[in-house]
Amino acid sequence: MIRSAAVLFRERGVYGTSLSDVVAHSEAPRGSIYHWFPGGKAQLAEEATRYAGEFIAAGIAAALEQDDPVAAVRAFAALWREILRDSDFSAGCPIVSATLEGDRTPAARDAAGAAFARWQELLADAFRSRGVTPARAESLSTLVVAAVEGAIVLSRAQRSSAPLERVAGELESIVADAAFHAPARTSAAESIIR
Amino acid sequence: MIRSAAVLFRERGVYGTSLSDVVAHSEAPRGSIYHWFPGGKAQLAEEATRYAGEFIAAGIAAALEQDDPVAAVRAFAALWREILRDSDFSAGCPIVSATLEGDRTPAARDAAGAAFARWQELLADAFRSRGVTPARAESLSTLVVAAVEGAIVLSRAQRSSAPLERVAGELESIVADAAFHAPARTSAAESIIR
DNA sequence: GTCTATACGAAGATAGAC
DNA sequence: GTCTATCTTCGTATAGAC
Repeated sequence: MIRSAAVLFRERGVYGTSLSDVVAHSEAPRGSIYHWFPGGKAQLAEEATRYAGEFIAAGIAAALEQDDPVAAVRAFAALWREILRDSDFSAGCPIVSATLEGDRTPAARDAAGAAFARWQELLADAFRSRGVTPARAESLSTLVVAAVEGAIVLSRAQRSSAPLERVAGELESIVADAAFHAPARTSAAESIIR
Repeated sequence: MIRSAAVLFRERGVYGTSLSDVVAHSEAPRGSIYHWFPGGKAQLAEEATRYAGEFIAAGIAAALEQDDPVAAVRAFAALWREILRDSDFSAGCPIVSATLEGDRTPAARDAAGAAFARWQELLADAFRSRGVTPARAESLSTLVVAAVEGAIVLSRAQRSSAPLERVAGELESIVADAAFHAPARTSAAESIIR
């Protein structure tokens, strides 16, 4: 049910998703919403946001296990590219939805803030362990998260994965430079520079 | 009325804003909504999105007149920093709202896509005229737009302008490097590198 | 052009039976 | 725990008077 909510929030946002939608999508018993979520929709939104945030954080952590920050950035972008393609550019990031509609559900917005912070810290850790200074690791990891999230929005608006591809290419080369690491350079931005 | 809609969309999104809200905020005659907007809310959303997109594009164009891309990026970020601060982090970018809720209002989503494309092209033009190759100007300008928009979301979620500040600093130094231009370097990222 | 009144539907939440 | 039925509120949109 929480998973269904997260999936639906990706496409339609929090307001755009009714509790009936969630019940229908999850095939859960209709009468049990308020049994499991006494706080109603606000509680469901908060838990779905937290769930989605942790899910993606786990993906980032897994991608970082190869100890290659550039590959992790590439994997992060690739994850979203797939989601965009599979949904015909109608699905985005549920955490962004929770943020934008967060004035009415502060708990969900706070969960969104925590999720972004977690992703960014995971990346910052990886950068630091590659010799990047702490302050720079902080700003660079924030750039990566912000740019990818923004690129998803641009791609949805233009119904094209081109913005995400371009941003991913730029990020890969920026991270490669910062982390004093030169992996196989296949990104568009890199080939242009040469 | 269009202006009011854009202002409200920034804070509450398209779904979160009712036509009554728009009437109340704009102090326009209640009975005339469907006279001026026969297409109803969808039409209002589309025109508000277009209006906001052009408004911001004009700001970018003005900032670019000094022929200093770095300063333009700084001005772009500063614009949003003010909006965030003045609204206590409850206002964001109306174009993003139109994008996320665009499945129900395709016209507004298309206007959002056009707005992003316009901003990006303005920046790309400036980069090209500073000697950046066309392809790289394209990806770099996309990065700037995406990163700033994403940073606005992060700042709203965390109710802090720190993410926007960090991203702006990174972008300024990236753009400075790419445009073969070394203005007074005051950004955090640059001072860390030294 | 602008008004009031209202139709119509949707959504969140609750009540009480089983 | 889960069901059905219902209450209430709210939002879009329309109708028809002025």
